[in-house]
Amino acid sequence: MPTIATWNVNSVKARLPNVLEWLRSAAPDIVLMQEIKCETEAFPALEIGDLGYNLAVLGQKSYNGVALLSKLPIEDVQLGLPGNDGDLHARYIEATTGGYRVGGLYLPNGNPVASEKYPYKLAWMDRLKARIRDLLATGQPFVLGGDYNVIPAPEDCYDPKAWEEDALYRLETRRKFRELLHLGLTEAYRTLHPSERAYTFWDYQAGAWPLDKGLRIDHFLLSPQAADKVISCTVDREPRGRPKASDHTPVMLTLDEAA
DNA sequence: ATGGTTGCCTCGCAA
Repeated sequence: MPTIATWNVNSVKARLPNVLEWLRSAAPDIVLMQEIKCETEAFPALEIGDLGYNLAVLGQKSYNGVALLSKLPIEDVQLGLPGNDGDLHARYIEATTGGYRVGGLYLPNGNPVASEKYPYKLAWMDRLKARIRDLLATGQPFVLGGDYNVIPAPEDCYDPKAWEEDALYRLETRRKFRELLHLGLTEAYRTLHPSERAYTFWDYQAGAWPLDKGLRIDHFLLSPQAADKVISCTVDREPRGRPKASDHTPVMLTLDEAA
């Protein structure tokens, strides 16, 4: 019965004490980590390995960077999202572990919308869609977790009106996100909790955390076979309230044993 | 209220 977590840590080096303490107390079997903000060789492999995790890391200097941690063996690691060899951002990692194909992603933010960053975001989502098609064709159960930088619906934002033209929420972004779901995937949190507010990100600025002005932008998308195995999906708000917190907090997914 | 914060490791950019 693996528990999988996704957490944008906003620098694994700056966050190391928080990350280690949380890994010890929450003890997820599998962790998808985003924005590690270091090169692969600089990832704190010894400290995290000491807690019983195997590792797969795709790092990058200063920005981005993703990692996959698992207490179970990790096999068939895929580094990077296929479809554009010229894309040097470290934003995607995928491997087989715990009976599932598991992908961890850091989808581009896309702001400002008028810059080249927004078309890059949309193109990245198209590449993700192509990857999902290929994964569905394999027939193996899979989970895609991460920082999607997408606010799926108004109830996932403290003030949707103020975010109407933002790359995280504008209609074109939400449509593209729904295209992914319409391939046959299930968004775990909202499916299990149809009418709850549960943010996963609060800006560092303007007292967003104490005022609970948050966004729900970290998600788990499940293949049909994985969706059939869902036991729970929850947001762990505790790490966001700690000193030296990341601006994101972890989302947890528990699945039954894969068939 | 056109503000405000954090991380990187530069002296601005990304979020």
